[in-house]
Amino acid sequence: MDVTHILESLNDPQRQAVTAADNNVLVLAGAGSGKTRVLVHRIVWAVQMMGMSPYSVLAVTFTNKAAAEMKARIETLLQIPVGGMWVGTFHGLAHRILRAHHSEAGLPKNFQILDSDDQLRIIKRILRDYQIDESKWPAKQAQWYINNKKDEGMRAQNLDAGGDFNEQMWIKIYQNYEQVCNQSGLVDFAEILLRAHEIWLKKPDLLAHYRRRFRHVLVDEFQDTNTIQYAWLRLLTGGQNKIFAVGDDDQSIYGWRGAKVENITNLEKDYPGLEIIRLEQNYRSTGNILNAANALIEKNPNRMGKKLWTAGEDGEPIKFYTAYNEHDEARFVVGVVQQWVQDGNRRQDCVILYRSNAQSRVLEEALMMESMPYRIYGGMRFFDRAEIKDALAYLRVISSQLDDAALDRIINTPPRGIGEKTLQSIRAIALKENISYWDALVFIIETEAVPARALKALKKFHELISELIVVADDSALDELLVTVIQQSGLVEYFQKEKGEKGKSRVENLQELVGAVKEFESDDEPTDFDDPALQDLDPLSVFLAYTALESGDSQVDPDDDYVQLMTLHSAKGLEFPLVAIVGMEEGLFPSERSTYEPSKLAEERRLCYVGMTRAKKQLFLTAAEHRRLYGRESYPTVSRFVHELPGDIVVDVRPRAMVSRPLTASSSGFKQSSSSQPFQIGQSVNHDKFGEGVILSYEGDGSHARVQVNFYQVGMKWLVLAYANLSQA
DNA sequence: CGCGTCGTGGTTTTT
DNA sequence: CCACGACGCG
Repeated sequence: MDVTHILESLNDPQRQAVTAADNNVLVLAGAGSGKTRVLVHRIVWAVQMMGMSPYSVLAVTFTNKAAAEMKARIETLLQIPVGGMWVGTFHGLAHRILRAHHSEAGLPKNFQILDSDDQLRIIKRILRDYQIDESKWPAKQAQWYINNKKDEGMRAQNLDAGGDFNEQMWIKIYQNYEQVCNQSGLVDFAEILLRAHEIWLKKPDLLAHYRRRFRHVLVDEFQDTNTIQYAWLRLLTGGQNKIFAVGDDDQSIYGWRGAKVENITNLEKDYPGLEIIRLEQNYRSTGNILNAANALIEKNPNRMGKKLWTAGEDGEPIKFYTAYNEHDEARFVVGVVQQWVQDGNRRQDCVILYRSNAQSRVLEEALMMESMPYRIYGGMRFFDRAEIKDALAYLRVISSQLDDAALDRIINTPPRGIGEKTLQSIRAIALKENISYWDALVFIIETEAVPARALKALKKFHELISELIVVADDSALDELLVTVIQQSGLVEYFQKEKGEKGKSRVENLQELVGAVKEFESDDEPTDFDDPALQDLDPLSVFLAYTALESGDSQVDPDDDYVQLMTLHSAKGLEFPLVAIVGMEEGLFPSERSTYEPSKLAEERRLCYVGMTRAKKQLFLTAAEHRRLYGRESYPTVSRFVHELPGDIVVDVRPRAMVSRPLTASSSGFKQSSSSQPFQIGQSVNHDKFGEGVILSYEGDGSHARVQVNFYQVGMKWLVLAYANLSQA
């Protein structure tokens, strides 16, 4: 059989990983070393060369984006539809299992998924119902507690407060929360994983079935797995089955949300004979960027150990700019992008990275000032917008009248005269009689247990929902949704809302109708075409889809805007030009991580992740003076900057005292500097523009041009022969 | 019920 | 500093 299509274009270690025997394999894949390629080619190899059925492969990722990319690439390479293959996120796959075996899992057929916002609302309600002091036991912390325990595989019944009163209360809240979810047929994200794990423990036949089916289990971003995910993988790969894990301990940046880097080292213990393969050749960044990143990450203890290298050029040095304040910093970065665009490049190829979202504001102001198109990556998912969630809550109530959380949300949205007082009566009865809100509402109407005015409002609401349930029975989803947003009064309500906000809300509702239509007609295979879902009503399937997929629309390739995002959300992406702002002690590394070595190490990995996003140009900036949260601070430069090799980092601050001696050692740049009177990083004087610092350099002889960042007028390109620069 | 005021708290995020 | 939630009034 011709295998060249699988193996060509792979380097030696990549090939070794792809063609490894039917064994447990850990691929330590450095940033930009082609890990997705290895994963995809391994699957194709297993199917075409090891005689595996495509249906015996399970590949799991963390994000829908990664899963979609993998599916697309498998399809291209295998030339068969990937439809029946189990490629998806941990949550997506676990969800499939729960759907297929809902009764064994103790769930109603049409159970629904809570997002973290729904979850928080339920917890808040519990705190109120039981009159728990929210200043002592804040809902946010309760949520954090519950999710943490679930991520660790713990149920409320497994927990022991050991006489600790606080702990007792957390457990009590957890217990009540579990009860509410069970009664309403709701599962949160952590619950999906926990239940999928428990069902295998409780039903050995089921586990055996899945073990028989999935002979090959592949895991992406293995360093991000948490306790329950690892336990789930361990169960599935028990016995004969092999695991093929791809990860990078140096890119573990989610320890704070339960990810266990240790799972990488556990792998060696738990899978004897584990074959470890390192991918260290990088196809993304210049030599200088890699050398700097390597030097930084070497400061971390307890690494598996890895050193990225490239066959490519050293490229330009890394540029470090010390700004006077955050506005100056923003101006500088915008100037860098403007220059990049003037040189004929796309804004799309630039990214500005920051440690915390609060830093984006000043950057946005500077971008707007220069009319530079930009876009903030991340933020709200489409399906998380309030108006969308309102519409979806109607659908949820139509789908299941047990869903108290959804009913609670819409009973007075838009306002229809069902006030807090009436709601309290409903809750009280539901709690006392142990029935759903819907049944409590029916009970109140029957017994006329509230004042006439409220009663009328309740009757009207009851009528509305009842009618919609009928509509749901014999309409397509999109027709139902159109009816829902009209009849409920949502559209009318948002139309009346003044300003742009109301307008965009109505537009979003319209877009939701579009999303439903697309979902109905979608011929792309998705997790939601699974046979397990076929005898489930389309409404429930759509609702599950909205909970598990972000609903982010694809970027328009015609648009050209600079991207802004946090360092965390940049993981997995790459850009020719990267600027990391706020390289200051207390900000990055964040103050709260400086006390604990393990947290500091994670910050350093975050910095490593940020730096290794850059393909060609890397800018780092810090401000001498910063206002954050209305407080003034005079931070010092981040330790991470000092940990970079001085000879490949250039200070580009105008008029600054050059704190870093310039010993240009990297090739391309040494050449030009040695034959020319000026060096990158050097301070110079210009008759008209005043003082500045040389940023970069191109050409030689009479064509030589230098890029200078002037204190007064900003960035300029000057032809050296005419500029008449003098040393400052 | 909607609007205003006051008070507080504010890494990082996907599912 | 500013966004969001709790509270009180018209």
